Amino acid sequence: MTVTIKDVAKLAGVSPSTVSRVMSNHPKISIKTVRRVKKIMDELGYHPNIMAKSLVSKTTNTLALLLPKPAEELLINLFFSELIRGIVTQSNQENYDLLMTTGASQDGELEAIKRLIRGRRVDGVILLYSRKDDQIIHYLREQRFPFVLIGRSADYSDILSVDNDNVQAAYDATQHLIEQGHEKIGFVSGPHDLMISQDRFRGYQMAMLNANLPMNNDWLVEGEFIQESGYNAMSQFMNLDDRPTAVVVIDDIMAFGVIRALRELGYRIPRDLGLVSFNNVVFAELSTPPISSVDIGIYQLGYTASQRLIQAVKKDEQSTHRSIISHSLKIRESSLHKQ
Amino acid sequence: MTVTIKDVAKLAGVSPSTVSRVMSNHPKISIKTVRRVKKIMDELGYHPNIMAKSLVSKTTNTLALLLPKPAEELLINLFFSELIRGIVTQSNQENYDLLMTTGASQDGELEAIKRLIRGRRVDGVILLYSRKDDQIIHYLREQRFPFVLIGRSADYSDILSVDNDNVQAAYDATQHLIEQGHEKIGFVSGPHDLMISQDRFRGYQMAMLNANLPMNNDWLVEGEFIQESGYNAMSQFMNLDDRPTAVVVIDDIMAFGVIRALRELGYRIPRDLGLVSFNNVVFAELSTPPISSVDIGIYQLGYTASQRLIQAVKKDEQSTHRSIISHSLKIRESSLHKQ
DNA sequence: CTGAAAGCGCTTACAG
DNA sequence: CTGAAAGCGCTTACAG
Repeated sequence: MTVTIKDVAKLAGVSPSTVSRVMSNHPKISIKTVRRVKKIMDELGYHPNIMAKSLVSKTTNTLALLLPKPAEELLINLFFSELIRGIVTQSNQENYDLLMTTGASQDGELEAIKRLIRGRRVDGVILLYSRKDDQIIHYLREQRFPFVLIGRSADYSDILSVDNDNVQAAYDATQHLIEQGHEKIGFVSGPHDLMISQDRFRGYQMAMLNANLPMNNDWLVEGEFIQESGYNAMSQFMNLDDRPTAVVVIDDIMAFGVIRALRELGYRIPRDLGLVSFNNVVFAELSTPPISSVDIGIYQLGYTASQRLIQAVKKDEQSTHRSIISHSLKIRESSLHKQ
Repeated sequence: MTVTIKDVAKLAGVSPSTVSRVMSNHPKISIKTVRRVKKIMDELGYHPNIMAKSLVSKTTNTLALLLPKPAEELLINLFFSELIRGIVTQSNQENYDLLMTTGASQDGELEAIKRLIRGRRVDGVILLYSRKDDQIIHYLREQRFPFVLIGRSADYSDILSVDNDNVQAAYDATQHLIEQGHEKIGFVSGPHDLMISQDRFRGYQMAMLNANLPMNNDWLVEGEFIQESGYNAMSQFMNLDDRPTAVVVIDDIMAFGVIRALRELGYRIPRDLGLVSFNNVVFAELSTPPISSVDIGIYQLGYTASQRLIQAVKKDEQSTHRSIISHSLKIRESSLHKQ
């Protein structure tokens, strides 16, 4: 039923080899046969079997996007939508498809990746972020398999990656609150083993130290990148005797939780608590009050990651290039001086 | 370098056929050889080459998700994030991977699908919505290739699909505004050739007719599912001499645009304009004012679509089942009586 | 400029 | 319960 290379060859009166060469634009095929073969291919509606082609060429024109375990939660976060948007756009431009997988569990992720790689199902892997002592990265390096990390690895500095300067970004955000006259500033963090949490915390620390401001363990909460975590952080903060007057929140979606909690508790932003967060997701601007947020160029992160990875795949090398996407603090009402 | 079925066979002292049978849990292989072979597979870290397997089995364990042309814009909309979330979750549970593609242009979409299908790259296709006279659907039906439509087809009623009762949903939304005392109600629609636009418009119409309320062409705007469209719709509405006192907006993200425009023009919701929209995306509740929105069970739509499609793929049949996911209007401040 | 042959890594009747 | 053989649909040296 399906039309194969043989059918085309037969009708065109050439060998399958020739048809194959026509497809790959082999230079020394006479223009006449090229035309004849192409015509037949059109007439028959021929499309090469991608699996067969992959089997012999050992190339798939497919990139894997690993959605870390809680893919469920993950995709609630607009951050990932925008990231994926950048990735899909660029990879499709280059005629690469994007395969999304998750692992059921933590080591399920590694299993999933192994299956794809050893099964020769994809040419490269995109990692959305890294933990310390990340098994996936260990494996990928060991296999010398092309991959790109969006973020920073704790263990290796010589891997292909696209990241922001998160330390500086957090420094800027904190500094801004300090300039608004705040002295007691809290920090709502993400999962502690993620590099992004650590980097942003470090930036916060540096700004505080630099300004000789006290830090207090009570002003520090750690959560997941979901609204609830921001919400919960506030019940902790606002019950303190000595509570912060402003807070740096590591992710917009958590900031939304913070705002919701505060509203329910009867506090107002920025009057009772100044707020600045990260990612500058579309809704940051639409929120009431509008949220000050560090724009980290999410789309650009995804776009660049895909681009670099495809370059590496094509050259069949493990690049070690590290791209930094610039950030900029968008100042809005949530962080403006309480007056 | 890569370990193949032959390597395993050799070390285990059996034939490749036997190894293959072990993998597929063939019933009549002695438990002893099963154990021996599995042990060797572990030791060697053997993973079957998925391409080779696909080539002979003509099955890929992969589903294609077609992102319609403006994939760029699409993924800004939380609707799609949640949909994809449902799809990824369910398909991964069933050990299916998800392949995302876009077409560069309109017929680029069809080309992309043809390439995947004739290239035998995927087992089934998920369509995110349909236009009238949809080329992709025509093609898929003609090829008798398994696919599921999230939405409704104008041309065929006998295709596997998962949808809401959008007519009823829009009826409910409009009726709610009527009960709040509104008589002049506008409608902000999506692209006219999408079934979802037509269905929701029809529900709106029915409710208006039913209540003997006048409809006015000026109260009708059509846009894309992006914020700007909602924004622009308002410059049109609010400049009318005879303008609506309430509006049904077809998509939350457009509703955010409406709100932003109104705020800039100095109007207040719901005092100056009552508002109800659709999808009940997380931010609808967080908006100021909170938006009344019809919850259409987005996650469930995606989850069910994937489930039905995989069932159809496994039975190798083109199912004609049509699932309806129920909706419910979440009433919030944006639509409450102006008093 | 083109063809015949071997091979990519699997699976599956067929035979025993 | 297991093996030998043919084949899935391509590509690519090798030869001419």
